[in-house]
Amino acid sequence: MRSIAAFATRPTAARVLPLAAEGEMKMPQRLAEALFRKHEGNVHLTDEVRTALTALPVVLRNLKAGALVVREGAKPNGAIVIIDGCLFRHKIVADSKRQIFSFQIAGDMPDLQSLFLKEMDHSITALDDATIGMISHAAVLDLMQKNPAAAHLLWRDTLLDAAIFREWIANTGRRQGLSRMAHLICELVRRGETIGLSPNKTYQFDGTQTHYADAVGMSVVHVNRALKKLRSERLIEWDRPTIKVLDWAGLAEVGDFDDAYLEAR
Amino acid sequence: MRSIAAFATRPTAARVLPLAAEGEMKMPQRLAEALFRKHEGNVHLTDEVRTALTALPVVLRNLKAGALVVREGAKPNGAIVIIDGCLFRHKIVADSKRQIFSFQIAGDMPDLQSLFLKEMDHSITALDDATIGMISHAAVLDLMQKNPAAAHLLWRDTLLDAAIFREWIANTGRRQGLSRMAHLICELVRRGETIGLSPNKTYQFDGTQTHYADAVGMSVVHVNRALKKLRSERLIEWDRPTIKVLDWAGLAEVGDFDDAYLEAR
DNA sequence: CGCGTGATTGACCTTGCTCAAAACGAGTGG
DNA sequence: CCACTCGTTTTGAGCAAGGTCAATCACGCG
Repeated sequence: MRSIAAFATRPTAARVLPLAAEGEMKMPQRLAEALFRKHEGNVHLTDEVRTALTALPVVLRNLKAGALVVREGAKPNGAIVIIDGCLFRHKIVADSKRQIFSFQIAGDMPDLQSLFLKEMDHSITALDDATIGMISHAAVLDLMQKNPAAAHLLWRDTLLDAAIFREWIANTGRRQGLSRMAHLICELVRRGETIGLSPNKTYQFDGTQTHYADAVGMSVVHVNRALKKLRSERLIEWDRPTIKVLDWAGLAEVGDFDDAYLEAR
Repeated sequence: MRSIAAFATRPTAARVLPLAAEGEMKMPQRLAEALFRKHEGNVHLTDEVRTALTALPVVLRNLKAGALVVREGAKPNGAIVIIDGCLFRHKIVADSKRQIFSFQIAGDMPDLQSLFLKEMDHSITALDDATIGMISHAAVLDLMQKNPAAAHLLWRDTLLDAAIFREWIANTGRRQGLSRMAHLICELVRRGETIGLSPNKTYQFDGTQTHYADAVGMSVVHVNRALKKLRSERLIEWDRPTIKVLDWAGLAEVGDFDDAYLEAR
């Protein structure tokens, strides 16, 4: 499905896992780790819960950058778990403009809401070459029935998503361009750190400036100038696909960033 | 707690329920109805689920307009159910600007996320004189354990919230001022209709233009001009606290409104 | 070397913000 | 009934953030 050529095109974000064979298997240990890390600072995760989640049957699928995974209006009968790489949720608004709602990384389940909402209100696309696991709704429902604590963890995951959505409303609604960009970068770094990526306030983001623009509700041109400013003030370094935060406190200040909403310990 | 004077101040939105005595009781039938209506088009609600939810013990509380109900940073040990009136979620961003994240009406549970997220990332305030029920987390957890279908309904409720948050991101991120206002009005009408309020595309909204402004991320002045335009084009009529949509199709067109995300039937 | 994607810049223009002043009820004290 | 206050809506004028358009640059590839 994915050719070697796809890798050669441009240096892409470093993969955490080696490219796995597609097909059915149990939840990869490493993936479950990402999900656990996101929550374990706040929820006590028993071995039983960990085991139950890790035992979920998933069908692996490798995605090429730009692949549309779920389309707005679709009625999925399963949910996605991201194993490696980055996907984003988005939809076309008004005058054919695109709005991105979130960037999702390893351990995230970007369409878990499809478990109870029949129709997708947005699409999901791979930002870079990625690997996902597909879990049938039936398997999730079965797990939830047998293990309420696991259900609570999944529910909590969707609640964290919602908290992030709220923060994004505030970001686009009440912050200036420079601030919006700084805030977004802080969030991506912080979320990466939580699951064990983003060492040294550095993260790999394979999107273009257009992706940033559609996420913060600005034009590409303005994003470009904002990034230029953040670089010139020595707050970040940008060498696609690597973004390194040079001055965390300074960037958080500019971005009005307080990570409380992420409940990351 | 609430004086007659509070009512005399200004014509407030018509109350659905007579002012109830404060104190402990079961979930009022009428309230549960609002919650059920929001979901019954999409979920099969058995009598058992209805009964279980209706049996939840709530402590009634009457609120005066402007009352702060839950503060950002708080760690609630119970959840709110709105019985009558309107509350809104908000927080202060950046340069002391306020962002409103949602308006919540009868049947909504605006801080249900506190069940699994320890700390509130935003505050909740009463928009008008309102009545709420407080349900302890313990009671909710107990219900969920005994009745998984009821748990799913509550989960679904938080997922609908998230869908609305996403739409608001798109609204502030990618729509122009006039369009944002139109979209917000459409949403409020549509949600009101779903639970049996908003007859004839008319709804009671007791907020000021500043509330609208903080919801759509614009200045009050600009909101004022946008409303003026919507009125002059005969799309709406505005006579606080009543808003009447004169031309639904036209308003939806201007607001780029598609109610799919509300899953309202 | 020509091509294609994405980053960068300059010039100009629009939307929407800020500041400030009126205009409007509705309630209050006289 | 009248003057006065308070909160809110409405308007005008000037300004700034950010959008649009159009080149140009950079770089990796065939």
